[in-house]
Amino acid sequence: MRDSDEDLGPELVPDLESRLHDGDHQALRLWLRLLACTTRIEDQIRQRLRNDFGTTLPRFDLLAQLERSPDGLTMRELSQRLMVTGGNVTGITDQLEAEGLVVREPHPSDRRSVTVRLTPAGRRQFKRMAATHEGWIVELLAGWSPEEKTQVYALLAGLKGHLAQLDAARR
Amino acid sequence: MRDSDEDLGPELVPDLESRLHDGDHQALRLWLRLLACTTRIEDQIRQRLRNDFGTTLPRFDLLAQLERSPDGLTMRELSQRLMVTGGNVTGITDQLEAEGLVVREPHPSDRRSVTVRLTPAGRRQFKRMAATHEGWIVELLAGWSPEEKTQVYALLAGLKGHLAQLDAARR
DNA sequence: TCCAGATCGTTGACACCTCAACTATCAATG
DNA sequence: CATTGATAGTTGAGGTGTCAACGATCTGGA
Repeated sequence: MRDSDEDLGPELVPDLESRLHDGDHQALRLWLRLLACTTRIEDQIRQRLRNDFGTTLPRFDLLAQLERSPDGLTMRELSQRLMVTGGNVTGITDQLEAEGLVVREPHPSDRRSVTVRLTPAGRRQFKRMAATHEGWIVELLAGWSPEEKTQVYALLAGLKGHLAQLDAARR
Repeated sequence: MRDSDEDLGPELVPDLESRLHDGDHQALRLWLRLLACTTRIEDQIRQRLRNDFGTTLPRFDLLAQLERSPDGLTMRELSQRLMVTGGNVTGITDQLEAEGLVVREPHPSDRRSVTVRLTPAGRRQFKRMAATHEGWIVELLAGWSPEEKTQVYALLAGLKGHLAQLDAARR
């Protein structure tokens, strides 16, 4: 094997991994490959959400979080769960509210806070997309057998724990 | 185990994975965990590039690609390698050129095309950052042993091949 | 030769995202 | 109570990203 890539099948175009020198180290190679895979999948999802439903990934994600929480979520909870800033959630919520898919309601006990809730139309719209969306994920991850999926899932648990520790230590 | 999460150590806040219902399927769970891990690492890199070097990830990535190619790259090659659109590369190149880190040169044989090349200052600047950057990656991926890294790297090769096939089939 | 179709890079409109600053409110302490 | 410090949400500026439209150029075939 003379190059930085083993056989990856029908690879057409040099992508992020082509950043690598021959002497680069394991962690960097792994990171770039991880990033390339994740980005490719995410781009596919974005494209299909746009083509099939005329919506975007952040909007879909926000609806998905609300669908999980029938009692609604505050802006703060949304920004934590979506792992984005509050300012960002404000903008996306504005749009979804304008489209009639969510509503802002005053928080019962804290006048600073707002509860965001799915409208019936929002719930309908989300349910319509969710099943299709899961089909896409299944298709895109079909490169792994169920056993491999289990394996990766477990390995990622280890990484996730490590990252949370780093995060916690940095305070 | 009564919930969708096994023990992940010091997890503080419900994140993307909290989108899940108990009945959701393997592929979706796996995807959300994969995305959460990648996003967390990427955010760390962005933050540190900003704090330590006053730059951004896309700028760093573009420099990295050029550093790999001493003869320069066309805008098209850059956009393929970075997996972003041409319009995006135009903007980032504009900035790096204004900062004196890259130059646009006329392409020798195709007057439509432009060759982008690292300036000496750009090369210096990149080298200064690259070593530190790799240290961050090593730190962030330290949740995996070398054997686990090898394992994940191989598993990702399978996924990447599958995605390339899907991509190729869709034409 | 010349022309039809492809390709290269740029532009403008718009969505997404972060950060920092700001207002309003809460909560704890004296 | 009154003050102080923290927290909830919004706003505005600026970088990042997409898409669609465009002008310039290349290319292959009538």
